[in-house]
Amino acid sequence: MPQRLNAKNKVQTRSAAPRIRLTPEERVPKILDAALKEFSQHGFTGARMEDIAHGAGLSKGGLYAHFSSKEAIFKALLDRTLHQIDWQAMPQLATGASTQDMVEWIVDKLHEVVLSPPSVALVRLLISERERVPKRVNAWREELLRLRGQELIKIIGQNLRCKADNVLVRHSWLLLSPMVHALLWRVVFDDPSGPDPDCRQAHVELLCALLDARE
Amino acid sequence: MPQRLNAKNKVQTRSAAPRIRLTPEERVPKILDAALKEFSQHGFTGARMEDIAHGAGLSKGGLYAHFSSKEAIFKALLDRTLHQIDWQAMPQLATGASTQDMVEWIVDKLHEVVLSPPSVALVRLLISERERVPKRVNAWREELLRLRGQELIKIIGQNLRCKADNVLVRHSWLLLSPMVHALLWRVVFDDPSGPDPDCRQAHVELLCALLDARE
Amino acid sequence: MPQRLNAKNKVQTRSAAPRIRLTPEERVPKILDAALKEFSQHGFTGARMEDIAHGAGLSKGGLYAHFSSKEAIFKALLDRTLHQIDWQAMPQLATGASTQDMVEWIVDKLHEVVLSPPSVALVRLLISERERVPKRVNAWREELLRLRGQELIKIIGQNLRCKADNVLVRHSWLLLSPMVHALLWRVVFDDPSGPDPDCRQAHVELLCALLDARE
Amino acid sequence: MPQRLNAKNKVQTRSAAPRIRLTPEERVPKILDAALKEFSQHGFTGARMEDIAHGAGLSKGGLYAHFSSKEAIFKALLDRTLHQIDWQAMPQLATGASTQDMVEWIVDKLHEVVLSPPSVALVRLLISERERVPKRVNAWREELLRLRGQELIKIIGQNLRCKADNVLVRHSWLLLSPMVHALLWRVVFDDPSGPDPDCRQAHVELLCALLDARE
DNA sequence: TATGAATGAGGCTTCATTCAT
DNA sequence: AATGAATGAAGCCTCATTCAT
Repeated sequence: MPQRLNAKNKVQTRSAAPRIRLTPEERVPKILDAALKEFSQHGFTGARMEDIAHGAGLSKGGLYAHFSSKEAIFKALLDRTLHQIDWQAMPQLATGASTQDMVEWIVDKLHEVVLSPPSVALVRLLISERERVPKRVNAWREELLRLRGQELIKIIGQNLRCKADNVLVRHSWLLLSPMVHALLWRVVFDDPSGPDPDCRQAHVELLCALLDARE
Repeated sequence: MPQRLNAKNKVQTRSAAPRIRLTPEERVPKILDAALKEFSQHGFTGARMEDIAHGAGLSKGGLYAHFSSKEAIFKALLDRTLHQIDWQAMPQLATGASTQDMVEWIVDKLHEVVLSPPSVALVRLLISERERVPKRVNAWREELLRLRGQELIKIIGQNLRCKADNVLVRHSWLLLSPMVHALLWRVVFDDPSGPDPDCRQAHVELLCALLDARE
Repeated sequence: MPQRLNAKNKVQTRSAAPRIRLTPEERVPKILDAALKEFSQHGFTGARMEDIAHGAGLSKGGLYAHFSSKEAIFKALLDRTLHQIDWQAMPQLATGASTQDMVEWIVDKLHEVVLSPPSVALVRLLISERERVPKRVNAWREELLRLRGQELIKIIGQNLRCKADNVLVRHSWLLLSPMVHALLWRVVFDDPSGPDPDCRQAHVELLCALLDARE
Repeated sequence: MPQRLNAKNKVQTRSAAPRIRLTPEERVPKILDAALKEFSQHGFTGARMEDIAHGAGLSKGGLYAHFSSKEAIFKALLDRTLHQIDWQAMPQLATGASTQDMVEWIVDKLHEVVLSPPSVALVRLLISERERVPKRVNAWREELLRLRGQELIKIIGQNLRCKADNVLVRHSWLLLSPMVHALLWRVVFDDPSGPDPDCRQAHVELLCALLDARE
């Protein structure tokens, strides 16, 4: 009569080679790395816990010792990747830096951070899962808004002699457009060269042309 | 944390009268419309045939009278949406159109097509499913490449008096950057106003500034 | 590169003999019957959807066309089984029914309903899952309270000549005790004979002894 | 609908200092206490080793230093709890104890043991897991049978002047019915007051009424 | 004796697809 | 052309158990 009483309490047959045991501090970054790869490639729904686990060097169930759900991994991943540019290292602008020098410094900084592979992967996630994580999407929007106006234009406007009615002042977001263009290119085409082998240089030239222009 | 965003955790009770019977010519567009909405919102894997069907006014099984699979709907959708800009209507450029006029005409055309809601939805799909449909992704890349240089720069270069070493000539992709910027903004933030309430105007101003600039 | 794109959209290999197709009106009772068997035998957690499905003649997934979850089946089951005794058919009490006759009628009614196999199964469920379905537990408590006092004692008190200070009047729940005793016996021991091959008779005798007693 | 009632959907962060180290003699009772609580609340399958461990003040793995499996804990628990009433302390029956006094002594003893919280918890277990531990169920049945006839009726029949055809003699199990009624009440409703704030008193009155009754 | 990361089987649920009606 | 019950393959997650520390 008592059928299947031990159905779910069966004795396990130890088989596979036991994997290495790590502390959470060591394992969590591995998990997030693997998660970035899978989520970025397949999106949230398409990524499989099994693959993330395998990529992180443990078993499916093992993930749950560190994260309570797929969603939790996803959010932790976004939180880890969503960063801000640190403008603190702004160089000696007061001294007679040329327009060219300053623009180069700024563009380098932007490209370095925003066009990095993790950033590109992040943007893919924000796009394909924007309804799942509206808060992070908003955080990124704030980041972009902040990038455009706060630092850059202030610096440019205060330190250079460009006219107040410069198109970059009226529409500060244009400052970022070449970088955003390159970003989308990488996001879609997975092509590290971007729309131009040297987009950084093009970006610099564009800004210089606009800033030097006597309108 | 919802397993699915708009979870429909119900079992529908015997309800509606059989839905209207349409010819394929009438039904297919409805299906593709619904599919665009669902795929764009949830990605390929995340979209559900049930939802597409419901959006198209029929039942799950009914879809299969028109398409053999989810994949088939997806491909048909991309085929329908992936279009090219028709430059044929290029106005009287030979006559003495001003830089301003010509740039406005070009920018209008670009924004109208590339920033239209279906185009934005399409880009989302290309991003989240770029590995599933590499051919379509490449087709879109070609489109972008074609947009940037072919027509526009030729026109500009040949018809206007801007110098050959203009930054726009050296890096023709910059022509499109403000539009691409606006595109990404809409793709991510679903925000029709874009990074600027009047990005079209900013784009025009940027191009004029560059074309008029005496370097 | 695109590994496993169709992982979850694989083409099915039709194999097993297709099962019969029924309307919900036909299938739902089968499901609840199977569910009663499984839940009663294994409890909520221990019962398996697979077994319920098999018992109802369809596949695991097929259940979800009729119920949204295991929980939903469980609740529907309780709702179907949680009944009340219909006292409407109360016989001719006004006429000179003997104590014996009336008590027999009442005890028959109680035993018939409360000691029926489905009722026994229900009580098992209420016990093992009382924290999962507190509302149904309360509903059953109300039922028991109603049984004890409302009808029975009123009838007895008004129609018979027993003294007002009879122990059954002071503690009306004792009326039900032999039946409850038999119920627990069946619930625990699955023994249809109960604590006594003829518990009904014993119950009748007890009540008669108490009602006829001249204290 | 919670998948589990008291879901603990968290991943505990590196926290507490290692717990206290106890000898088995100290730890085992704690484990069984915790196990009683969990098993009684969730049934065998539903109870979690993690919760038992936590309730006993150690970690999941620690349990296995004391018990080889969940099943072993369950069995040990039943063995500890399944007890018998000790009638040895039967008072001076030879002397002229009144019916009332004797019945009160007996009912007290019954209620004290059978309606104690651990006993109630045990009965829950026997009900929800009766197929898992048929031997213990039988042991309890024997206990109930023994309770009903052996001691009590013998005492009553031999020491009191009640007629041989008393309903309690013919159906000795009725002796226990009010107590069983109260037991089921507590088992199902977790309500320490039982079907009556003073079921003990009602039980006494019932027995007295029956024993004193001149039929 | 105790910890907690890790395993792996198994259960619930989802959903693309089929097919009798 | 359309319905919706049914299938069956996966995927997420749980949890008894193990074991290095």
